[in-house]
Amino acid sequence: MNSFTEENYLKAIYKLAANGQEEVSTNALAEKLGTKPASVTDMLKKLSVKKLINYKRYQGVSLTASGKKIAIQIIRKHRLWELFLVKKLDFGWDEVHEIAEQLEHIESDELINKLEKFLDYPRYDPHGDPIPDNKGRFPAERSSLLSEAKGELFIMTGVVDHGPAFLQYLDKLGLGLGDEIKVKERNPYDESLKISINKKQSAFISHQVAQNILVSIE
Amino acid sequence: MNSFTEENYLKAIYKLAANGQEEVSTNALAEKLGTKPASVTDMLKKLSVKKLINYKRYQGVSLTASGKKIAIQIIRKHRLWELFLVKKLDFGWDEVHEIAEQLEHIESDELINKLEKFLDYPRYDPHGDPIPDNKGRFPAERSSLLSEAKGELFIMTGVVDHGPAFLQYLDKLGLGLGDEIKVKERNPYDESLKISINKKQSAFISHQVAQNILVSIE
DNA sequence: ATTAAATTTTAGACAAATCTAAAAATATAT
DNA sequence: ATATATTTTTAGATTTGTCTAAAATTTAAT
Repeated sequence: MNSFTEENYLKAIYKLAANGQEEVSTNALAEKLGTKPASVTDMLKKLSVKKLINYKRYQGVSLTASGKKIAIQIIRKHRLWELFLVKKLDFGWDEVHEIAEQLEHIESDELINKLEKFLDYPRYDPHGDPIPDNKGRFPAERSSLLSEAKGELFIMTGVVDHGPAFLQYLDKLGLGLGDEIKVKERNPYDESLKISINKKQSAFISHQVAQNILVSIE
Repeated sequence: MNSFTEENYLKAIYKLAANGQEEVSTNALAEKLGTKPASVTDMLKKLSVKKLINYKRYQGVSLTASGKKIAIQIIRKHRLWELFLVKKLDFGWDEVHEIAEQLEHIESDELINKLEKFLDYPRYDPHGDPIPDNKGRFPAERSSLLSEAKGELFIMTGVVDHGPAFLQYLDKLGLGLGDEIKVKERNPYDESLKISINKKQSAFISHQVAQNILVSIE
């Protein structure tokens, strides 16, 4: 039994630890959660008592095994719900984040396992993010940044930026998960790319955009 | 923007007012919500300031038009989610209440309208309760208690008792929504009934059970 | 190696929702 | 109609998660 707030802290710690350093700072957490460092300190004490995090004052924080388990479970729920919203309810991939932020806190293991079955045991969510199974295991990574990938023929497998502005821009380009991307020109000056999508339309994309697109490594 | 707690108070007031008197008492609310009368009084003051209820101290409480609208919207969400759980995720009708109690507070009109469409605009939930449309209108009532219905051939349309024990008992009898019930004997002494279900198996049911079964009035 | 800057924690306060115990108002009973 | 019982409200306290302002600690800079 953990509150929504506690769950959000665990998720935030997990995500900050995932991309980068082991120890997460109070300020980084406050930033991520839209709260103040003083509030974070209070909550860290609470989570520490519950043995969900390793915390020594002034020394940053990391998840314990049980804290990590909870964080991954929340991510699992978030991603399954996002896929449900897109696949079954016909939401756009740019519209589902906020709703999934609420749904991820619904408490019922049976619910999430049945939802997973209903969705046919998917491995990736609508943004290409991997969905952990009910033991907390992630499917193998399978992608690299389009901006860094060697070669010229790829399948788009995910996005880094999950914001609506970026996703809507991709929609406008006609570019989505599963599409074939062929790199036709690389412009060394600004690292922009000319690509063709599914052997059909071509498009110019900036380095910034290419840095936010994940493609299969084959 | 109302808290889960506020929504639960509005729902409880709506339900208590529905079966019975107009004005709902503080004690009745405390009973229904599993809380203390003193807490109820505090919340009533708050809801009154928000103009969601009509409240004069010591005089009981009733919903305003906007309070009623919110209460019906929550009931709509609860029933649509229950149907989703039973129809799509394969839960039993005795298992869905608690989960729907959580899901009913997810805030997104678009979500609930898309869910309604996905379920093909259903009019009744897994217990036969009517589902209000997005304007808050209920489908017409269509049922009476089996214990009181005149005639001998009926279609089961709903239940009064929603508890798992009762629902599981009906499951054991092989009796569910849509089934045909033919009353073969009425025992005047204890008002128990001998019925046949779908022209097949017959069963004896007590007056107490018959009082909790709703059937079509034709 | 001190000082300055940044980060983090503590102290004290607040709003939401609850509680217990006591007081006030209403309803009931003889 | 007055006393008794019931219901409801008030008063004051508690818990959760937040805040601001000030103090403590760590990091960075000269």
